[in-house]
Amino acid sequence: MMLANDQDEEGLGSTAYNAEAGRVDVRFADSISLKTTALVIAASDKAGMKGAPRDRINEIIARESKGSLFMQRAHHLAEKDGEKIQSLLQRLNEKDDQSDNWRVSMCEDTIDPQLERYRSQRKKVSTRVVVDLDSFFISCHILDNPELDESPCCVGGPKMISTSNYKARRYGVRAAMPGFIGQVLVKELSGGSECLTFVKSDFKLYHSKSAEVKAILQEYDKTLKMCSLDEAYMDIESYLDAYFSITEGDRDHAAITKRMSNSDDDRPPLQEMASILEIKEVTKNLLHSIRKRVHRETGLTCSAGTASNFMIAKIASDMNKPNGQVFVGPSEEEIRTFLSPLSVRKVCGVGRILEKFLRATLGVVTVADLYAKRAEVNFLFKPATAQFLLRVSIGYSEDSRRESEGGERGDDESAQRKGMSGERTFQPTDTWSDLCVKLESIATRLAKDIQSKGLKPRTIGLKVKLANFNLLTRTNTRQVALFQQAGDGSTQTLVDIAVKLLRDVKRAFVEEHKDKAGFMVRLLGVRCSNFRLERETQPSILQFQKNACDVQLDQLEPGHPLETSAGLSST
DNA sequence: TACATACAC
DNA sequence: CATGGTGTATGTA
Repeated sequence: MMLANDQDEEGLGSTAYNAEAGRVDVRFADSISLKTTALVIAASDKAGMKGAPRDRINEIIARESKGSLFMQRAHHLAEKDGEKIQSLLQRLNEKDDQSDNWRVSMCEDTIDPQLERYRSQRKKVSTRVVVDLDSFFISCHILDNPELDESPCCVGGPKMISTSNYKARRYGVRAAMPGFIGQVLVKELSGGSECLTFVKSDFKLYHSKSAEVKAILQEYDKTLKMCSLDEAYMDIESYLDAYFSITEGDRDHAAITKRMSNSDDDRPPLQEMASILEIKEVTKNLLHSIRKRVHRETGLTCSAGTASNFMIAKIASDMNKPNGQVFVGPSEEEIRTFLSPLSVRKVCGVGRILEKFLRATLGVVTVADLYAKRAEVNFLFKPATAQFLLRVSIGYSEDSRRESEGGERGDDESAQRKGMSGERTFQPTDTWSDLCVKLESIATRLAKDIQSKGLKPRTIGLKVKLANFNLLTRTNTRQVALFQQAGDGSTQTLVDIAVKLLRDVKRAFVEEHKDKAGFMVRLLGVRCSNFRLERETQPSILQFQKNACDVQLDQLEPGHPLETSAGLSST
């Protein structure tokens, strides 16, 4: 009840989160009919959809999606989920038959001690902040073109929407929705008086606006991490340290930042310099002024969440969106009060499927439910998932801080990347030569990126999406990495491997479907991964030549030239 | 290592 | 006209 929530004066604050009201986010929990096995539940939940006519929106979406290959596959997958759920339920029943007090002993013996350990490791102050720019992409365009915002608009096209403004959201138009459905929603729900405007995406623009915001936020935390173009994860502890170590009259931003950079000298911990209440008040005001500054200097509004860890801060940042902020105190009670009524879906990492499984097998909808069923959760789910869910149930995340182990020298911008890929969707085709041409273009473009980053991948992967949206992948890892030196023919090798993998996939497919289910492809992708580490020792010349030779004998059929056209003519 | 899934934005 | 692209993590074999 002491949550410090507020919304800026200029905020669009019609329905801010209200802790007192204990509003719960379980809206569509029961609204999903088993028939619709709704996958595309679009109308609900998300910020900006508050006053939306949910039923009509879902109706229109269902109607417009009906019978599409996409939805057919969605239904098929939903059936498989149903089977999985049945088998989980059965496992649970068997467990109950064997023993009737396993829950109690599991809680006492393993779960609760573990949770207690987590609780004892909690940070004692709320200094973790997630800042999230409001409808970032479309807002960037609106800056240059304010009249856009007078009617529903979005970034994207008839095939896919990536962000919409709040006028559009009121009609149920949201990210990841096909644009043509968005258009129908707007036209129908506005009685034909409005029309959805599509704006082409402009990533140069987004990158530059994102950098502006980052530069501002960095003044409050030099080590902040931009998790995406529109999301910053930061820790304002040092800033607050400096703030409280300065005598009251002299506290201004310049003095604080100077103080911050000057000294790592040991100050007493934050908790000893000020009371929890005082810290909360200062933090609230600080976030307020940071957001105001972002708005003044970039024209963009953002929302912020502050808590003792990022898991909670992230949820909080979404609570009063747009243009609002939420502070969650560090005490057990404040955390429990905040999280208990929330849908588990609010937690970053709990997606559509996990939510469905939790509800269908255990009746778990809220975080409080999750805690109540922690024994069942621990029994039913795989180790990593179970551990994760248990942590979620008490709102704990480690947030190790200092995870940017990148390079010991300088903040290497290329922090430990695991893979790099390129993919493209197109009009489905089964023409082999067309597929090869597309694949070559994807692979050569990827090769450029790989080279410019100086990466040396050992594993090459191919991704194929069929016309019915089924996904197939193939990988090939080799002894020696590609792109070890300029001009070593790696680009061509990459293309060759990709084509070979495609041939393999097609062969396997026609094998499996002896009937003539055409190999109709709607997307091709290439992925490079398993990068050779920078300091790894170089293989000897001898070994290199041996392996290089293997590559060619292995990958290419005899008599074919070392070119893509090798792939064009076969199969 | 190979492949399939889930998830975030 | 008809559902994206990039990257990470996990489980299973």
